[in-house]
Amino acid sequence: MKTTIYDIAKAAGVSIATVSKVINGTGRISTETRERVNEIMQEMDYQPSVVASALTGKSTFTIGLLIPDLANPLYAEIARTVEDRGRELGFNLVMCSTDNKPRRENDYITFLRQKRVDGIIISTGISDEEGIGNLVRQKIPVAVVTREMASLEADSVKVDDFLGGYLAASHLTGLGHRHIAVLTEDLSLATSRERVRGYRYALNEAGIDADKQFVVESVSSVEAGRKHALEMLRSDRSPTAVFASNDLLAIGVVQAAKELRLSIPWDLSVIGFDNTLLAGIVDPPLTTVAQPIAAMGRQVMDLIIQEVRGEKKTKRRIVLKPELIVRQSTTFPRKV
Amino acid sequence: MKTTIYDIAKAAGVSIATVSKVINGTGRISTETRERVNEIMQEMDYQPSVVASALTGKSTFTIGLLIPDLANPLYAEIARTVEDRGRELGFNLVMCSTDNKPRRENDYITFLRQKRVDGIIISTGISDEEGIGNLVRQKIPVAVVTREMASLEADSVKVDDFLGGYLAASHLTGLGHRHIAVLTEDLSLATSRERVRGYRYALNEAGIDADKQFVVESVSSVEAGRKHALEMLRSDRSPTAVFASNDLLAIGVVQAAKELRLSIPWDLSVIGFDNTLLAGIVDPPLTTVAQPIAAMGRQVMDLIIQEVRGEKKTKRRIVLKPELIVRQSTTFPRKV
DNA sequence: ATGAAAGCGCTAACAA
DNA sequence: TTGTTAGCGCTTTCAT
Repeated sequence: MKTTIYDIAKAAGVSIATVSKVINGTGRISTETRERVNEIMQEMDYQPSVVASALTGKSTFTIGLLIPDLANPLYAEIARTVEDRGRELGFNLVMCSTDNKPRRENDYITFLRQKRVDGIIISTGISDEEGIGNLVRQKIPVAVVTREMASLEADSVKVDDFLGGYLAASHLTGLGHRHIAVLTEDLSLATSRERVRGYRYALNEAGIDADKQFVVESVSSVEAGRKHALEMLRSDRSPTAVFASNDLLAIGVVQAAKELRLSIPWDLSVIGFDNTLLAGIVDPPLTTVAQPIAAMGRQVMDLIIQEVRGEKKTKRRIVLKPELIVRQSTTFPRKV
Repeated sequence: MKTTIYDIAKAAGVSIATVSKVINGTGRISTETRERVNEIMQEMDYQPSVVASALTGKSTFTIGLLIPDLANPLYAEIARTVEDRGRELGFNLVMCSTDNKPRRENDYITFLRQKRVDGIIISTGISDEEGIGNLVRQKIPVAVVTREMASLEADSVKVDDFLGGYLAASHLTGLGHRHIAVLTEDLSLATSRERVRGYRYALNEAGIDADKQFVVESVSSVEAGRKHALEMLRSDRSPTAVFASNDLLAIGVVQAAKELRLSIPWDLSVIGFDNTLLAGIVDPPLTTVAQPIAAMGRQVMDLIIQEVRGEKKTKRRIVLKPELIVRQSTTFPRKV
């Protein structure tokens, strides 16, 4: 049998209450007994059961993280920083990759509720805000990262997507481009819409008619990006630059360009979004709009833990600034 | 208050035992009451507490996954497939990135034990087999993936690293290379040693003196790989090909070569290991030895769940075959 | 400074 | 078919 608090109590010749107190550092215990008990726990390799403890109303010290896909570097990096901050604070992470499938998202949420996780961090795109609203109603702390849940009272941490789109597009217009396509993730995501809105704003500012540009919606993957880019680039009104709403898509564009023997950046400028590991690795290195991933991860975890600890009554909405990272995939247009 | 089994029982006018039975599908219950109870649980949005249930001796339906770093695509991909299989089987994953730091590994293990996870899957490198031996002694199911724990009685799933190293090196010797360096991860990892051993075997077979080649040990990152490659390539006995023991390092080599204006594959052939997402994205696309990541992830999860369910008494050791993926980073040596 | 005992939400005999 | 009840390992008054 696993050793329990009873075993320790017996071995130490004290009551379980006393053991409990030394474990939690509560109540008043003589240094003497404290030391003895600690020693014995050590010797017997005793691990207090957080499941029993949770049953009495304490935390489970577990947070659920809902993301679209762990295999996508952006989310892997977010998960990593969230996890790190959690560890520092004594919380573990249970990973939930939903592939943006509402069905899967709901299954995971049910799971997490049954496990009585202390809180849930959401980074998935399409969420039926219905199901999540339930969480909030049940007083389960919810925090959103990378997105925003319009109708929801929840903490959120995200980048200023509008500004990001603006930064990307105005970098391009500044370089002299007038024919700038955009390849974006699902426009049902507020995030994507904002980035496109920023793009339009920049084009407007430069006196370019945004309505005459390609705006192509795509599933978020290198392969899908490549396919769509191929079409775009083969068209007779092929752009001189493309703004992809994330690095995966941008890489797809790069690959398509290579296939068509277009040299980047000379024949085509490409700019991405996110600044994941990938951006530095493609050839040429990708100019992209960086999300402050580490800061975002750390901050959501901080927010939700405050919530869990009841240290906070009001919901907070944190918006961080994106940063343009200029590498080698953009330059002025060759042909005017 | 959260609704409990008592609330349901009262609302349905039955005992909690009955409710418990319909939840678990145990015992004999009339269809009538079953339906009524189910309906009420539905209405009240009741979620049975797995923490209470776990306290009575049932599973927590949680598995811990120890990996070096979630931000490394190899491990992210492994985690993803493990997670997927877990979901299918009704288990959640708690993520533990150790950065191969024994301290952190131990902290996580303590955490996981306190949470009474049903099992632990290990994919971290340097493990003090001591701490893990403890787990096994406590009858906590342990499975190892990607590695092997020599002294340990645990399930394991890995690729044949020796064969992988051999495949890589003989591809190179077959191309005519006679001067083949290897850039490897920490040789204290059995995995790395095996890959190098396979490499040596292939060189031997080709009549090349392996002892005269560069064998450089490196931390596993693009940057570290780049640095070491730079040194190698600047030396007067610069190789015509390098075998990197993982894709990250291989990419570092590619970057170094570019810096030195060496064209790949013409001036230098590079071969990696793992076949992560990255391999297809670098330029040129990387020839590499593929690990069957999805299969490995699925199989460890299957093994450990069998263990958890007590369906298996003997430990299993599964060794999968690696596969050489030839892309464009290797060719015959220009200068003989 | 320490202990007795009730209770957390559920499961599993055992009774009825 | 359904209900009673004794735990599961721990926390937390409330006494002592």
